[in-house]
Amino acid sequence: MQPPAPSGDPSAPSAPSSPSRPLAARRHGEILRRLSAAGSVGVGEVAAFFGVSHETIRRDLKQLAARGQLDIVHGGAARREANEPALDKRESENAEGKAAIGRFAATLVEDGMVVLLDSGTTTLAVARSLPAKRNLTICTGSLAIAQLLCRVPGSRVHLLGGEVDPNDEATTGIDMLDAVARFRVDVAFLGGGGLAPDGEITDYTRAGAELRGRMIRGAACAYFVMDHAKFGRLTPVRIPNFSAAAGLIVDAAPPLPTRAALAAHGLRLMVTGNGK
Amino acid sequence: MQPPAPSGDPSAPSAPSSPSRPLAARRHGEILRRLSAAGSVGVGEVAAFFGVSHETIRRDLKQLAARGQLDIVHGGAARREANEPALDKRESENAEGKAAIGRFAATLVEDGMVVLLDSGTTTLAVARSLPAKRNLTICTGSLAIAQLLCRVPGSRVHLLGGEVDPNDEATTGIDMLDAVARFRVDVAFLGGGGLAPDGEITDYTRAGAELRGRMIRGAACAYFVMDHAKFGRLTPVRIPNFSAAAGLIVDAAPPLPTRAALAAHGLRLMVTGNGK
DNA sequence: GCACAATACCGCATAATACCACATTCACAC
DNA sequence: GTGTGAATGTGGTATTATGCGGTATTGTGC
Repeated sequence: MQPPAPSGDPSAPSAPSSPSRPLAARRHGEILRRLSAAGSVGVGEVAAFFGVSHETIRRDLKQLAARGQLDIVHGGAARREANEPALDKRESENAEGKAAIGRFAATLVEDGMVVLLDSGTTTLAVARSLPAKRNLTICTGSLAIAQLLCRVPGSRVHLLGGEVDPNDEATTGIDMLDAVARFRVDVAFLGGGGLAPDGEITDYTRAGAELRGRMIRGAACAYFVMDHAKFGRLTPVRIPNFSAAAGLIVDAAPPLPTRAALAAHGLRLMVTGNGK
Repeated sequence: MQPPAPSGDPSAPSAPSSPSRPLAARRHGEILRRLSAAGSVGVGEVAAFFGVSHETIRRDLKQLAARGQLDIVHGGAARREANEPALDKRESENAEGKAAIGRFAATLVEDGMVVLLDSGTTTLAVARSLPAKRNLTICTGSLAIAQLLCRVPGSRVHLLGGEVDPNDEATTGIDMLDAVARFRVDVAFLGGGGLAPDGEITDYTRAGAELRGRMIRGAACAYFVMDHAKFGRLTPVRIPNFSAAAGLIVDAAPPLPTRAALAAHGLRLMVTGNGK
């Protein structure tokens, strides 16, 4: 509609004042602006605002979605919230396997111990099994674990401070490294990014790997906990002296070569194979 | 032609003005917002608010419940919460007054600021109003606040480490005192045990009072937030140099003598009396 | 316990929206 | 001018969301 009548002067096409024809980039900017202001936009609103067809806006949204800047919903688009589903979804994946790992891990904990719990959904499963114990001192950076266990009478929870990583809702960063060093830990349960076929346990980030390395050093006894979804997953960063850990608790047996490699690294493998 | 103005600000979700049809995503957001503010929503309220049928809202609730974001109850939905009877009960007490305090407090915050949030249900209400701001740095010891705000894109949350007090699910103790000192805070919002008739703000414990005193010292601008239930309540410990705070935000006017005493202490009183 | 009201659930009709292929327009360059 | 490629609009069809009426279920007062 509305033939744009390219107002005689083409010398200043970049004038952002009154777009005779709305540039795609301008629409994208407006869409994102509305999105961050209101949390969602409707195709119709934006189409009417710019005087273009719904199809055009839809195509804009598709492009922006491909760039990861929003999520398309029926009728428009919504601000991308990568976190809500992520943690919740991860927790429900293989919940039974993780629960089995948690139950087994709890058998390694005795009343009165100081327990260090890493962040992650598998360690959260461990935390769920700990209320049966008495008089524990829990150290963790995970918000969910802290919230869960601080409600258990007779236990103390120390939350290790730091910047909160929205991805796993746990503290990270330099403060965290400091905080870990302050505690004399009896037993630690650590997550990890993946268990490589050669038996090495690796992590997604340098910071995470460093943190876990220090956790191992600081604990009298450190166990990795991983469900079988982590088997064979290759993540980029080596965890420093991971082989100083006491063992690895899993919900299914890894491939034979991996098992052999783990043994060579000196890690005890504990399989809690209930069912799958 | 060419509608020049976007016909009202779509950023105000409280305006039920229907542009064409309320986006499902927008309804979901509003439902969750009400849920976190009031703890529960009725099908009828929301349906009337958006001008859609009960069936539609019911379907929305079903979807949100499937995502684990709420629990459906007869007549509407309730916030999904494991079980924190103590904290939950306190939060629902005078929820509207606290929400009003929160909305007002948010007007004192500007994009990009460093905000320190004390623990407590009133400061949690403040936190609920903060997602509208951009690029904030939040410092808090409250698990609930950290969890809430770390999900807001574009903001960073620093959790101040320490031992978790199960009573208010926030960190306390010596680590906390240290942690507070590390941040350059633009504005702080503090709770308090009670507002004595003589205008003094006091606390339940020595540790709490000391912590709040340091928060005041460390912040460029510190405000107490208290709902009227705290008026006249006498708690044992004086908060060190509480009169260095900038003001006190309440949801109803305290008795006249208290007001005068507050003024004498140099505290600005801000009353957000909307409705009750 | 019973009756009444409010609410929930189900299936279907309809409107809104999404998607796709193709025609048209526009900007740019030669 | 004219060709070219990208962007946009148009129409048709598939998909989805919503509302409505019916009936089952639940909550509530007596």
